[in-house]
Amino acid sequence: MDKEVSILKVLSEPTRLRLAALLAGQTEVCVCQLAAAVSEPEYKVSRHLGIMRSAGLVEARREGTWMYYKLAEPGCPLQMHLCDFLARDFDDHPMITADREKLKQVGCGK
Amino acid sequence: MDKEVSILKVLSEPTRLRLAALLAGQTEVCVCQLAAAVSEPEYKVSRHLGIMRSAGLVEARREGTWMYYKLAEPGCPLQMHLCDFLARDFDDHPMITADREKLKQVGCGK
DNA sequence: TGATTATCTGTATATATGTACATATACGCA
DNA sequence: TGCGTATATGTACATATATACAGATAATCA
Repeated sequence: MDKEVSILKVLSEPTRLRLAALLAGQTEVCVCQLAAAVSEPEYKVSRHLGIMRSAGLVEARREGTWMYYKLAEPGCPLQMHLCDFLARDFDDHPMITADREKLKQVGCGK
Repeated sequence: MDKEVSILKVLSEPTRLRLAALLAGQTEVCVCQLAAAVSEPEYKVSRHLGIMRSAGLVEARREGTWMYYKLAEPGCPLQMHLCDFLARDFDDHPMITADREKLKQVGCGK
């Protein structure tokens, strides 16, 4: 049950839940965009993304200086359900919709 | 988003996830049955149930010496989805099925 | 009333976690 | 080569968490 517990633990932190919600339904997003969207310093977002990556929740791809993150292929049914929920049914939340709105507005400087 | 984070945090601990899985799909179960099912001391199960109760995941009803716990009415969509998942799609897991099997076998001494 | 059972909680301890600052790495560009 | 930007990480610190034991409630029954 370690896989399920890891996924739940990773999502049980506000910043990480917001990041996961941003990544759900997107193809891929770079760190600076995510940091701007959630209004947190990049080192903090990077740390959290690292934790999410270790748990198998997200995948990363480097392109030059930028790192692009996206949700990983689910490793268990629970993870699949949660990612589906984040992409489809998590839109009634003020903070989440605000984050998504901000993500649209910020560019990456690329 | 506090509600969602609380629910995820509560479920991100192995014993609590097992307890929630036992309560999902059941009407109500008393502490001693739960403790026997997960093979943990009752004081530990009681502590975890208290944490689950504070987060609004479970409700308790006292009947004489016994305390009966059941899943609470979901306070947010995420909680509803997770409880549905635990009740319906969490049956492919050896430990969970073993816990449920043991729950059937143990009585409460009632 | 006293004993037994079921449950909860106070406290101490060890471990885990999030944060912040500074630094390191890696890449692109002049 | 040197500089700036994007990202990651070492370390220290404060806080949170799970656990274990003992003791406290609370209800039942002799």
